[in-house]
Amino acid sequence: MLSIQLIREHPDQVRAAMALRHTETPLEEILALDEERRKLLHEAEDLRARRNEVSRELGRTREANPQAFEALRAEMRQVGDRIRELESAVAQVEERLEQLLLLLPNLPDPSVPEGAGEEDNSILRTEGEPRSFAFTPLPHWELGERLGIIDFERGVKLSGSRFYVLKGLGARLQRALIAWMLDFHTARGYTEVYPPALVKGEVMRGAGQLPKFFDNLYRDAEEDLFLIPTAEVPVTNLYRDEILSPEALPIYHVACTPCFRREKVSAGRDVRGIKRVHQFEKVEMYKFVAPETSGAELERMLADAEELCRLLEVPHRVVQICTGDLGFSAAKTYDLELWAPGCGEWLEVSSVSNCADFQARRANVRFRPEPNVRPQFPHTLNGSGLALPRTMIAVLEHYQQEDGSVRIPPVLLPYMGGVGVIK
RNA sequence: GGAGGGGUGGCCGAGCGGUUGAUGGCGGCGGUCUUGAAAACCGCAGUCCGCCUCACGGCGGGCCGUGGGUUCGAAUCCCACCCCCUCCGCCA
Repeated sequence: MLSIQLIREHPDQVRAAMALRHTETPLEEILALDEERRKLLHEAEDLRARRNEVSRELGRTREANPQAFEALRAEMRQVGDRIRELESAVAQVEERLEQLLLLLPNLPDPSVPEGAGEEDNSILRTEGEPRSFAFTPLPHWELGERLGIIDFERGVKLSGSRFYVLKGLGARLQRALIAWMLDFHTARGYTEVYPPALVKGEVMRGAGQLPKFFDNLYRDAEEDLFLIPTAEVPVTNLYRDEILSPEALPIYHVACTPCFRREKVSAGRDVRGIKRVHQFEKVEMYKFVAPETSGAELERMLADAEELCRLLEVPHRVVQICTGDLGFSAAKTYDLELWAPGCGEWLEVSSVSNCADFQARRANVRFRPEPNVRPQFPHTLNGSGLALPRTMIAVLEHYQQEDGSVRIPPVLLPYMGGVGVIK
């Protein structure tokens, strides 16, 4: 959420930022509602001040002067009615204002290149040579099926399309990847957390999923809980409504959770394999940091994610997301892609973003920079480190051998219980 | 699921419907004292919104689990909901 003060004081700046995102925003209505709200509030508060004053007086003169008491009481009854009217008017205006504010995306960071959409993203660097094959590399859905480690049919039998079952060394490989990545991040200072995968609506709102992306979320209507689409959602809200002490920041967390996505908008796309599924595991990094450090923290988080790609020894590249392709909550984002030779594409395995104070404001997470000063919003950052199915795809396809077997990346060997090859 | 108890400021804990943002204690911060520390003493300290000020700050309003209601006035009375604790039952 953007600060209403910012919108009020620098509407042109906000308008320009939204234009960079190619987003239509009802700024005029927001400004008008803000004006209206303050006008109504002013009147209501004046009346309340008057009522407070008189009520105190009444307590004292009730018995001393009955006539005066009755007259004032009658007047105050009317004042009370008027206050109630104003209060309900304020509530209405605020509700509408909040609705609009919650739909405004974050402001792009000034360092983000301009662009209309995905086609204007730029590749910052590519590391590692795509492996050359003496045979035609197979896509992971064929490898997985032949090796008996991914069972698509039974996944569909259980839950429908875009569901799958990992079996034997397939399940083991995923578990090895998760354990290795969690160990890696915790060794680099991230504290592991295991949050709920079902959260309240207000938690979704705090992370920016609601109200805009309602359609992409699974929901338990009876309990009014939502299944998380990423660990970013609960972790953003861990310190919801709290004021963190001066020495608390920076906070680094890492969490592995299941992620649930309805993929309504991508219906029909990537239906083969496990590239785009309704349920998957993801290891997620998350930071709460002092505002002035978030730029550098973003680069470090990207480095953390990138190091995983290097250690896996699979070619990767870093994509700079342009203003028109930024996610709703993000001010600046890098994507990380692994090369999958079987399906012949770069797969987004990580998205690393600085959300500035956008999520902190929505979730009302604050910190006190030093004792006895006004609390302020920290900046939050999130980044996958990494998403499991796509990392599995890249590993399986990159490490495949002519006989259809798959080597285990060296870095994972300690996690595979002595298995070096899946065959 | 049933029965009972409870939710007040960072923590503990008071609060006849009317100067109570809220007694007291602990913790925190600043000071006095001390070579230093402790102890003792003095003082300061919540948060949100709005307005005024370049700013330091000032003024007004809201906030005693949440939301309604009664009243001139509610932390205090009424209703609903949420959460926590204890016991019983049930399932692991």
